[in-house]
Amino acid sequence: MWPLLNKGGSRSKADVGLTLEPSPFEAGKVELLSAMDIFQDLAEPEIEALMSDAPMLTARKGTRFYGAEDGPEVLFLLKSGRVELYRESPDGKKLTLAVVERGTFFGEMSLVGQRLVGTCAVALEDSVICALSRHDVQSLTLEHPAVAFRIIEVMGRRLQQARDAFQEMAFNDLTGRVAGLLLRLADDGTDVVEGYSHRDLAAMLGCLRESLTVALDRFKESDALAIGRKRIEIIDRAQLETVVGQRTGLSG
Amino acid sequence: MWPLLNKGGSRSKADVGLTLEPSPFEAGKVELLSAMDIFQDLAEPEIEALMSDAPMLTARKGTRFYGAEDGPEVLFLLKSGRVELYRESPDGKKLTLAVVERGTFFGEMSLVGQRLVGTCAVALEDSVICALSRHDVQSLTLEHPAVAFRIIEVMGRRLQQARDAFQEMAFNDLTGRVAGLLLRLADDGTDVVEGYSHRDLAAMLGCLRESLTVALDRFKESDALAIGRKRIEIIDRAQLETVVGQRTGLSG
DNA sequence: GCGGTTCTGTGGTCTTGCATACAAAACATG
DNA sequence: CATGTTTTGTATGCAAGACCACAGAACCGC
Repeated sequence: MWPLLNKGGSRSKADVGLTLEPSPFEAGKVELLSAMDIFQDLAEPEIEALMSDAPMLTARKGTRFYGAEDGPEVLFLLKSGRVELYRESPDGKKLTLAVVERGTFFGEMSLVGQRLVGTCAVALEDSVICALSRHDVQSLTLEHPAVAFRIIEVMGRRLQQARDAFQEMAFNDLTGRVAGLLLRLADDGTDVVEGYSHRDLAAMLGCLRESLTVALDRFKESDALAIGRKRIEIIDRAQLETVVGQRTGLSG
Repeated sequence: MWPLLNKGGSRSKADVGLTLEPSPFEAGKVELLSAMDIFQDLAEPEIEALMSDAPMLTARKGTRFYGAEDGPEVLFLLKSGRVELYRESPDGKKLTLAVVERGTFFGEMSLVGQRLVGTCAVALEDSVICALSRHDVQSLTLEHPAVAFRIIEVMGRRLQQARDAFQEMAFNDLTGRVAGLLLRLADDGTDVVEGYSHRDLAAMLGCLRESLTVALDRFKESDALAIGRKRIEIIDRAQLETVVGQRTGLSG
């Protein structure tokens, strides 16, 4: 019932598919699963029954476990760790689509029969992942509509975000987009954005790393930001908000 | 059971909400509904029972029936007509997010509890629309998981598209984006893109109308396009494809 | 036919950010 | 500590496209 992709598969290229190893963490399985956003309406025993034979896989930090050449149609459940979704242009530029945190799913685009236009997934930290085939998802949602509704909710939010990104790109200059990004990355209370290099941030904005650096510098000059290595502190939040709101029309 | 929004509602601003009139077309209701993508697994009688008291509304061509200031949380079913979803920047620039055709739904973002960041909807043609509250959608999906799964599929496709747009914006210059847009608009066999003014196309790409005009002219010079009033004919498809593929990495 | 409006074409200036080329820090690792 | 790698800072030329200002053309309604 779980025709999964942990073993070779039938594709010609060997590296297509997932670079994942069976997880050594079979132990805490149910606990991890019940922390998932889409399962919040289900009781633990239900989840257990459902996913009993769904294999758990791990992706080591830094490994790209889903590649551009069209891979299998799967929905990933990220149980622990952090994963980055990105695309790459032929000339090597990278664009980060999203960073997904533990407790949710990703790869929803592979569920539609469509070609999946080269999205890659890389583990930013050691991650424990479960992969469901399109068929698995179908039966899961048909048997548990509550789960389906949660998926719809989450996807609505993601669609929203994707369109926000598009809008920001269209309406704002780099300065505004930098401000917007920093506010988004720091919307969880803290005023510190840590762990991202300028290169990382540039990949999220779709600009050159150098351009980002100067944009940050301008904010530093005007005392809106304090800048350290892989560390940006927001000093004058209001200033950033002004710059974004100017043209974007996006509230947060 | 269908606490809808056809009558005033309780909001302060009078114009918030829908500028819709009751439809004179109650007649063909079920036929229209059974042509919807998300209902394709349901039999007509089922649909009838389900939606019996869901009101049908019409939006006249050109009316903006959903505004930027946060409106009600609703999912719209577009039964006939055509609707454009767009956003507006404070300084009046317009960005088209999507043009939705009859037989599908839109407004999915309003279903997540989130603020809905100023997306507007305008009828491009006289349209017949049905609006479901968040609660309606919830019961609909819970009772009919097949519908839920269809919704998930469609949203997956849309998310894909939204990210494609973002990627194109990031990787491509205007020339490439124009080529991409035209190919997308003409992917249904025909080689003619009709009914869009330069202004319309520019709004989809997030660029100035003038810039679009010159981009089109360049293609005309190289005999890739023939240009008429609100009419663009694709002469040399291959040339457009080359230009897109160059940097984007998007197949179609 | 006649104003009014929308659509398209063009020219010029100016800013932004890309492309490219380095170089100094900070860090990692043997 | 010595060496290699990653991160960050800077500088310069250059092209794309925004922004502004018109003008002719096609269409719309009366």
